[in-house]
Amino acid sequence: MLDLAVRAIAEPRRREILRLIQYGELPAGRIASGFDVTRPAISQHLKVLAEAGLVSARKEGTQILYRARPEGLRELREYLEGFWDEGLRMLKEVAEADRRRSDGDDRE
Amino acid sequence: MLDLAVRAIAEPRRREILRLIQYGELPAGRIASGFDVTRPAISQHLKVLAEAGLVSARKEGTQILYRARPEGLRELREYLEGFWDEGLRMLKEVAEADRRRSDGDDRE
DNA sequence: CCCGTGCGTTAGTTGACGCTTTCGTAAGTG
DNA sequence: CACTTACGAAAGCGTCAACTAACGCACGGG
Repeated sequence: MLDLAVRAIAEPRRREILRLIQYGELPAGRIASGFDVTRPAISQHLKVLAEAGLVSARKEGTQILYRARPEGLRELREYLEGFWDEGLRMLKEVAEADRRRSDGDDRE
Repeated sequence: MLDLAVRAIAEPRRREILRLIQYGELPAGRIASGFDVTRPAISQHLKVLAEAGLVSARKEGTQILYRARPEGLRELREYLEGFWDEGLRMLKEVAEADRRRSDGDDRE
């Protein structure tokens, strides 16, 4: 899920879409009018963002209004912030693999 | 540059590599020993990370020691934090495009 | 000086991603 | 009910990115 979110914001267009609907709902057509790509393309991006939990959709008559999900964005940010603290565990794993490789040669 | 950084961390392997060398230098071979891919693959990932300004390299005899660049990570985080504040500008642009469209009404 | 080690680099392939075109569906209107 | 609007879904295409395999380069020991 977090992986989907990270990959979702890796695309510049999706970041712009996200900024576009952060402060208010917007129908897909109006979102697409801000870009030089076709509407289905925007629709696909919205789908990716929705699967990543970064946007929510609400049906209003004939159109569907999209909005950014602050919770999803917050989760993503918290993940990225706490992201660096797991390096120690990885270091241990590599040290173990290395010891296993050099076996009795290099003892510390 | 920031775009390169965002795209760099979009890949799970690169995130792991980054965590791996956050607290200490590590040669490419030892980094590769922690994964199930070949060394050249890790080398490419390291190149991508270096171009994004997220890692620094130091030559030590026959091997090259890599280390995460806290500054690059900080820049990335600041970008992601200030990232949401530009939505208002985008909203204005869309409103303008929308007004331009409804101006002459139904042409095209 | 020769040879092994440790890395980087270059082709070349495969899979994934973004985009467009076309088609299908649900809601509003006369 | 016929027609328009607004949207999503599927198929096809082009392109980029990640990986492997093979080669080339610098360092250090015999």
